Amino acid sequence: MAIPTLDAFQVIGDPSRRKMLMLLSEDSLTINSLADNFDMSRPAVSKHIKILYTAGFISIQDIGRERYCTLKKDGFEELQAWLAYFDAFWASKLKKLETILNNKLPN
Amino acid sequence: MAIPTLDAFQVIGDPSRRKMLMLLSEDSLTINSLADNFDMSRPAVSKHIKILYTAGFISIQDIGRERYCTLKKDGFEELQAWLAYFDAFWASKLKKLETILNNKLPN
DNA sequence: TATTTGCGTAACTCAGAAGTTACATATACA
DNA sequence: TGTATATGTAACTTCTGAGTTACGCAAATA
Repeated sequence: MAIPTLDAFQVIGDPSRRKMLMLLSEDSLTINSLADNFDMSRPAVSKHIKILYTAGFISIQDIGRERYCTLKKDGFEELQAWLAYFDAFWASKLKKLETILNNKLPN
Repeated sequence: MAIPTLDAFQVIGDPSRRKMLMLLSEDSLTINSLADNFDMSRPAVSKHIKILYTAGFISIQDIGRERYCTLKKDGFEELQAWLAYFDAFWASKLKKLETILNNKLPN
C-alpha cells in the first residue's frame, strides 16, 4: 500500500476521508473504532488516516496500543485561505457593480 | 475522453483546474486563451472546463465561435458550507475550553 | 509465558481520472 | 465559395489512487 503524497485539496477530495473528518468532529476515535463506520478493511482506513495526518487534518495520540485521532486545524486553514481568495473576488466584483450603478445614477 | 462526474471537492482536487479558476479570477477567458497557460493539449483543457462547468464553478457565454468562461459562485458555496461546519467545531471547542477555565477560576 | 488485540506495512490488483491523437462541426474571413 | 479558426467528441493509452490479503510487531491479558 504505497503512501501517495497529496495536497490538502486532494485529501478532502476523497468522500471516505471527508466522512472520517465528520466522525472526528463528534469525537476522538481510534483507528478500529473509525473503521467500524466503513465497509472497507482496517488497513485501508489506516492508510487514509496516515494521509489525513500527513496533510495536517488530524493529530494522533498513542495510548498503549491504541491510536486516538483528533481534528487539527492546519489542514483546514489551507483550504480556507484558498476560498478566502475567491471571496475577495466576489466582493470586488460586487464593488465594481456598485460603482457602475452609482455612475449611472446621475444620468 | 469520458466525462467523469465529480463532486465539488474532487473538482478542485486537480491542480490544473485550480489554476484555471485562478486565471479566471483575473479575467474571463476563452478555451484557447486558457489553454495557452498549460502544457496539456487543448482537448484536455476543454474537458477540465466541462467538469468545472458541470460542478458550477464557471459559466460559459458563447460569442460566435468562441466560448468565454467566467467564475460562478455555486461551486464555491458548497465548499464554504463544508468548511463552515468545521469552523463551528473549532468555535465550540474554544467555548468548551473557556467554560473549563472559568469553572476552575473559583477554586 | 502464551494468547489476544490494535495497528503498520509490503505486495498486489483494479478502476477510473487524465492525458493523447484523430476527426467532426460551426463560425469567421478572404 | 473555399479556407482558417475555435471548439467538441470519440477512441485509446497510461498512470496512480484506493482497495485487497498476508504478514509482522508491540502492548494488553489470561
